[in-house]
Amino acid sequence: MITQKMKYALKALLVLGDEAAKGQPEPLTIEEIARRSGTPKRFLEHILLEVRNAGVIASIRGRSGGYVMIRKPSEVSISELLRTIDGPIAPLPCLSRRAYQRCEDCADEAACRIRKVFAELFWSYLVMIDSLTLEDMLRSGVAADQLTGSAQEA
Amino acid sequence: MITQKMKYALKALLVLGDEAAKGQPEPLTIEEIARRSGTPKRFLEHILLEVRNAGVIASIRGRSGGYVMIRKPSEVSISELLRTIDGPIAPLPCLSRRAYQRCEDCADEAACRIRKVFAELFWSYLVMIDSLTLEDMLRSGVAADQLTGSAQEA
DNA sequence: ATAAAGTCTACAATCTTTATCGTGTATAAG
DNA sequence: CTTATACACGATAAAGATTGTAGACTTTAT
Repeated sequence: MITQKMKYALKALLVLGDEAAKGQPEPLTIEEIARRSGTPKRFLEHILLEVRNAGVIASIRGRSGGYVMIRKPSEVSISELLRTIDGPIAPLPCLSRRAYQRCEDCADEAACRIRKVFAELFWSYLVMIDSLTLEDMLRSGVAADQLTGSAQEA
Repeated sequence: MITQKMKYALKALLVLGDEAAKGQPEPLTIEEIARRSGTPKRFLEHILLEVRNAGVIASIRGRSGGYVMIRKPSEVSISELLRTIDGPIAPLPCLSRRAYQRCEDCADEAACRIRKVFAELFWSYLVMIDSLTLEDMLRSGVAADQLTGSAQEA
């Protein structure tokens, strides 16, 4: 299960992505993003910070500030975002490459049968999720108009 | 990430599976399983109960009691075990078929772009993990002798 | 009987998740 | 140069999940 936080991050990026698609470089305030995406404003603050630190969006401070996309949606990796927001994707700490950790109770990693089986599964999974981008998400919109499914948009 | 509990469940099943492979129907006590798999005995109690309720192993009470496999390893699904021990596998509650739950903040499920993208990913993932069985794990053992990688076996 | 083994219910420490609040800092407008 | 507006950052906290432990009870072979 992805966390609520990750869902909020995705909804926020959908809002910013849709906005960018209109061709207007106007930054959106946290308030506005919260309203459009239906996420708690004060919580969203922290989330947007993390997304910004990941280099996906930029923040503009001061009076007419806000947030804007600074990467093409096709170059925003969903798996990268997942790692940023929810942490490692790997089913076992010893299978994560960016957040590798030895299992404390494991004497011989190479011989671990649990690791071996999950490794195969994980590599295949990685291939799939690594190819997923924000653009895929933006484009999966329904004909009528772009929805996230969030109640606030109704 | 799978939980520690799931790791313990798998280690216990590897122990019971290896034992069954020897052709001896002798039940193993919790104590013995805990020793061989390197899991906390009192915690393992609860785990084995759940695995038993899932119909994978049987318990024998009384003096020379213990636990034995009652299913062929090739018929013990890893994904089923994951659901039993760790709960739903789906990335979103609205994508789980056995534990379906509407996202409270979602007005139109069919239009949700997050759901749509994760659904595709999830179906592909399901195909892979649903085909995984305990037998795959038992057979991925190293030549020398069957190891789980747990320190206690060294 | 009694010892050995599983069963069941409660409890609790620790960590993670999901926020909220207060205060500080930057900046555009007037 | 003051002020309103908006992001930045750290602290705190409630609720739930995870990872166990403890004690009392039941079953059964000897």
